[in-house]
Amino acid sequence: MLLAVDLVILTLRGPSLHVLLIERGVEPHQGALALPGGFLRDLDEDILAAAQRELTEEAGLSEVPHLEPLGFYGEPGRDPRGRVVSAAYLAVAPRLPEPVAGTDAAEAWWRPVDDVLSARLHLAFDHRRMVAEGVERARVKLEHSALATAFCRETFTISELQQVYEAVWDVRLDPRNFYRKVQKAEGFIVPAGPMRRTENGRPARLFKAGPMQTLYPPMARSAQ
Amino acid sequence: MLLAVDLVILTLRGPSLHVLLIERGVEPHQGALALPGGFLRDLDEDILAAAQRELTEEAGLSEVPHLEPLGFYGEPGRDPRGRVVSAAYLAVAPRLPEPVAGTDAAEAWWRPVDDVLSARLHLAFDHRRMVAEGVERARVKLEHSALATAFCRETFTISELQQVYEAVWDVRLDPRNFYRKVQKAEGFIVPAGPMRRTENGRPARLFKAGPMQTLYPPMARSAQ
DNA sequence: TCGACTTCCTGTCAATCTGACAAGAAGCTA
DNA sequence: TAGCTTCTTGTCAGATTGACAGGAAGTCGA
Repeated sequence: MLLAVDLVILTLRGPSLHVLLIERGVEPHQGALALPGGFLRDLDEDILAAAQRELTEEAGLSEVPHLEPLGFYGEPGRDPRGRVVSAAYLAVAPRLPEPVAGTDAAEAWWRPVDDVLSARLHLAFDHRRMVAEGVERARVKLEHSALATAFCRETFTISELQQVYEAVWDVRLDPRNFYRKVQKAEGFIVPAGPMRRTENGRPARLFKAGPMQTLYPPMARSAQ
Repeated sequence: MLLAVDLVILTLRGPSLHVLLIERGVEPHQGALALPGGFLRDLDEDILAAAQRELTEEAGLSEVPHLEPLGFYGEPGRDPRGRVVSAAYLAVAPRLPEPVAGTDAAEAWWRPVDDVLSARLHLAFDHRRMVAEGVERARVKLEHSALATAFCRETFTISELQQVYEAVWDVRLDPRNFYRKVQKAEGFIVPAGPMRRTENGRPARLFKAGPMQTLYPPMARSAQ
């Protein structure tokens, strides 16, 4: 039996959630879009280590602030070489200045998650299901964990953090109420120096991720 | 490479959370306590099907209301026969009238989760970590999903449902406030006929699981 | 220099929700 | 019938939420 590792790597580009896809260079499904991933290099390679290796080789990302197991997928009949089982990992990358390029087998692009979920983009294997479950995991974890900070760079403004929630949940939030909630959740974010960054309007204070991983009170996703 | 399936089966016994453990009949770790599980029967067996087979054969449970993938565990050097990867599943069983017995390789017992987590009971392989992650998953899902009903029989009283939350979260809740919250979460529970069951005090109304899988408003685990 | 515009942030207020508790309802047992 | 148990409906003050006003602090263009 063969064990593969596949990565659902989420990030923000502009106002919307994106996932990293590659064009497969080999059969099966050559030329189709797929998640970055591959077989374990050798029998003794650790699964988590393999995930990190794929992150570097195929996605060109050296270090992401969040990497967690997502599930496993049988994919019977995936490959003529035999039974293949995929271990899927969810990774969250901060906003990147440049599109990911110059990677392993083929090119890698950030693609809107909506295009994948609505089937406007067809993905190889059962990778669309992996994306769906990765996004759902992110949506749930945003409520009661500090996952949102993984989408941001080391320091960030509160409105940048708000964009994360708006993109992942696909809702519009009131900035003023968002301020209050985020600041009240103890240990979620802490001020990062008196510096400020400039953009267009009034400069904003900078924060960084706090020590607390579970949020209390949680960020409630309202009924709407 | 070999693929195994392991099951973290949780249930309520008395007032506390229990997990099903077996005594291993074969090496390695013969005689030690472990989670029920085993290797895939053949190369084409579906992973989920294997989990359900183990549920029947090793745990003597025909049907559980909840079964979901938990994670995968590399366990390098687990077995002399080669590299083994375990796919762990979380299962939730309703209260059972009798202790599980007469199962596969050896005997199966319900053991208090606390004894496992506090290391009073030693488990083979990295099964203690699987239990810990299964319990943590259950704790989180209780907040915003209808998982709690999976711990109950088909019909149940509100106070039985409360016992689930108290056991899994290890907190004490006010029954009157619990009534209010549970009834307000739309689609969580629905009345199951005008029947009542008798116990000790005033008879209670019976409910069954409602159609809604995600709770709004969620059952907030307070700070305490 | 002076608006006009942008975004950031503090504050207010009514509606709702929460936690703590009182008290009645409906069974059992003695 | 009294006393016990558990279930269920209410009440009430304090906390939280959602909607919104308005000032603060920058940039840009004339």
